[in-house]
Amino acid sequence: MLERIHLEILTAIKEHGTLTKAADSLHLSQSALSHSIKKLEGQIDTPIWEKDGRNLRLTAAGERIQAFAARVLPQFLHTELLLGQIARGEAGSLRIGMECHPCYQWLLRVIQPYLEQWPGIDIDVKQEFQFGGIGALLSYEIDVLITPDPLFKPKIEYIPVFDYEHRLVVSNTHALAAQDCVLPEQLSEEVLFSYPVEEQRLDIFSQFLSPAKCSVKQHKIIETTEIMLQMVAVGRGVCALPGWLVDEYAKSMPIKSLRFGEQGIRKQIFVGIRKDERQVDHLNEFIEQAKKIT
Amino acid sequence: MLERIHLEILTAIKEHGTLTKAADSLHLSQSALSHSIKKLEGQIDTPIWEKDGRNLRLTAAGERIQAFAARVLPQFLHTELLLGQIARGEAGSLRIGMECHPCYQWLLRVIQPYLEQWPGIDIDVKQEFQFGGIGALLSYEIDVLITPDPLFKPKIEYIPVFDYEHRLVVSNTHALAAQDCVLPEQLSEEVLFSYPVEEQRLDIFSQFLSPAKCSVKQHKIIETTEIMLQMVAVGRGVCALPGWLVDEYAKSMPIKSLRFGEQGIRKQIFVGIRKDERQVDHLNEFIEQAKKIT
DNA sequence: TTGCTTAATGAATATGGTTCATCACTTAAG
DNA sequence: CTTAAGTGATGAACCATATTCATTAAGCAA
Repeated sequence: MLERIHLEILTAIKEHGTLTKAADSLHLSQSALSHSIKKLEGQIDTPIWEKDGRNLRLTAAGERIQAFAARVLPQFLHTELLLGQIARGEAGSLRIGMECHPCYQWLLRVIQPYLEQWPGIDIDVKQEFQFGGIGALLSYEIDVLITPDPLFKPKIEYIPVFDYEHRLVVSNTHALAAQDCVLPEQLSEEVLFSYPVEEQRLDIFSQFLSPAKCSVKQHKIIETTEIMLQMVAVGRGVCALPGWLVDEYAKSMPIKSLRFGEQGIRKQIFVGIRKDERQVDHLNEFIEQAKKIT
Repeated sequence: MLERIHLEILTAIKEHGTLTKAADSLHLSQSALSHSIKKLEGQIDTPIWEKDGRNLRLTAAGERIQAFAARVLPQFLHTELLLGQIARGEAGSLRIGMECHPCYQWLLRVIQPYLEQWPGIDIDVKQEFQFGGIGALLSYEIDVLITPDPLFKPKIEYIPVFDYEHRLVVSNTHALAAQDCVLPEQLSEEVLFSYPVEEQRLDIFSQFLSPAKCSVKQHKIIETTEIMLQMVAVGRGVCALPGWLVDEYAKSMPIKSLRFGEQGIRKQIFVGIRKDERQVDHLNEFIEQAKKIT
């Protein structure tokens, strides 16, 4: 079988000219190399080189192996380099799972400095999970989970990274815009826009409308934040989003946000990781970075 | 040092699932594989897999090696095959990949004289690729790729070998048969037959119907040219094929071809080869032969 | 020639790959 | 809960073989 050592020998010969020097460069004896190739020649049933006076002259087979070695050996070196980086925690991949639609904007702000700090690490963001975010985390589909629902599991640890208030968004010209907070019954004639998520997972339903046995006139699904806010801005309906996100958009759009009820809905975002990876450097650094961004 | 055996082990695990089965497939003991990897882990100073219940779960390093193996091992096999051919005094083999269904007829005309000229060379034609034709070329699954889409890659070189016009085929008795060319809207009530390829890769859609925001009444899939043309001949629908191919069949079938729109759809067929094999004699000769046949 | 160089070869050696037997653990079935 | 079957890890013993050593044969330059 063609082994790495054969490739090494052929390249060393190309580089140093003679078998003896090649042997020195590989910290082996000339005899070792000779035997090594002899054995391979027996296996492939064709000579690899011939003695031409004092020098070696490669046969067609030898040329082929040499060309192959030139192409493949650098890849071995590259892979080994990469493995070294992984060993030192400098490389790897971070697969982020998101269970929080509006957090995407926030995540982008976390990722940006992180990528600069860890140039060797590839980031991948996934948003759809067959068995839920926690399932994805436990089945090693993702490495960190960003979620507002820290569902307890023995093998998972959650770290709170930031909290915010969930607020109702209305157009500046909307009847409610004058108020400071909104009551459940005041939404009964409104059109509500939301991301495509089951109603029971939307806080506006589970924590505000449903407890008061209220609902909205209509519930429409929109995938992207921008479109959703544009619809709200022109008075086509209302939506519920994190306060900080609304503040951001309110700079350039005629929109305003209201507290939900007297208390407001306070939310916390958690980063979930597998407990046995609590020590991994580039994971910890991600969490630290996440805590910094507000 | 990363050795071939490690690559073999990782691929065997990917293929067979467990270490024990992987060991069987390599004709080694489970223990041998375990020790082998243990040693490598010591060298690269990072674990390659972890026991997760009854199964193995690869670490980042393990994934890396597995990916590397998938890329490199086929090249080892290819080189060994080549060495075997050299040993037997054969020039080699030519594995042709086809990404152009109707070109098959043309290819047969290229191959025929080529086989006479190079009696030692075996030809194999493949038409299905897991990672696309270019992937097959880069992974040494094939040696030349015949394609209408010369997708640029630094390690691949494309040589145009012939061009032709893509034409609409209809029965002689079809209403359109009197015309010289066809307009997009004239197809809206037609049944279209095509090879099993995604619509966006069919020129009749991407270059003719879609730009005009038109479509056909129905799109049916047929695998073979002969059946497709027979269906067209009896007036069951239309299809799109190279002009020269239609001319061939038109001798014995009641069919006729029309230009697409005023301009027609002009196509070019390329032969792609790996750049580092630009010098290989029997590859060059194939390209020369391909250029000759029209 | 002679001396220096090259690679090949056979035997001895030493490395290290492989197996065997066993353990620890998980999972599924009884 | 207990049992049985299946998983990979581990350490010692073994054995294959890669490597070295010593030598030979041959090319090349004085």
